[in-house]
Amino acid sequence: MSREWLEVTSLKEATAVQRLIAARVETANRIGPSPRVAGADVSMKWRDTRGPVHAAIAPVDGAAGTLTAIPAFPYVPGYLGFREAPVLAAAWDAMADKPGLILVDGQGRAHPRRAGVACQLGVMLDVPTIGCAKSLLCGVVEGAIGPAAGDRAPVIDRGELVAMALRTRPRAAPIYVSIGHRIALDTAIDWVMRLSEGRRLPLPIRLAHDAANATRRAYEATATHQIS
DNA sequence: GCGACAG
DNA sequence: ATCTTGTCGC
Repeated sequence: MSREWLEVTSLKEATAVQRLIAARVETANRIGPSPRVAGADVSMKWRDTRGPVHAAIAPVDGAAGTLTAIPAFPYVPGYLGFREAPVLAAAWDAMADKPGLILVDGQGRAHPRRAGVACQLGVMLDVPTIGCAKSLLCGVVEGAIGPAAGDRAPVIDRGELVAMALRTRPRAAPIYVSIGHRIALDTAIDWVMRLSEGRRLPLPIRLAHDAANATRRAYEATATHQIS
């Protein structure tokens, strides 16, 4: 896998890498029979765009892989993957039983260059991924979404279907599901609905969020890092 | 040029 | 991206 992306530090390089990623994303199903499903998310200090990132990959059926690191990249809209994906990949490396499908907190193809963090992590790890975002980075929702769980509306960016706005919980705000890697959009939506269980966010995302937060709290409880 | 901008 | 109590609506 191409992990020389860990070295990327300039926006110009990052943009070029995103074009490579977009070209390598597979939009057809290539998932195992009964994949172990996991969520991926990170936690960090409020409004800290350059500090430590606490990453977690949390399987539904086992212990989460977690890791803390200070990425070379700050948070820049459109380049989230260069801050989060390297740390998530390191957490992945530490896991014994690798998941076969990852729901990522962020966009997949619903990205200006079709290379959101879910695409980047999926291509980097060579694993099927789904992008699950709570708000849009680009594109517009085409039409209205019904109030019931499962109701949806396409998200169009520059004439292209890049995501589905999906009502996972009745009357709650929709989430935006997009292809990460090696999965079709309709299949991704099926997985997200099945894993949401009447909540707004699918279970694996919630588990990863909790695990990442726990990792950050353990890190901050150590007085050695309280400088600045 | 201006505004918008996942986490 | 975080933190917190109560409060409101299904």
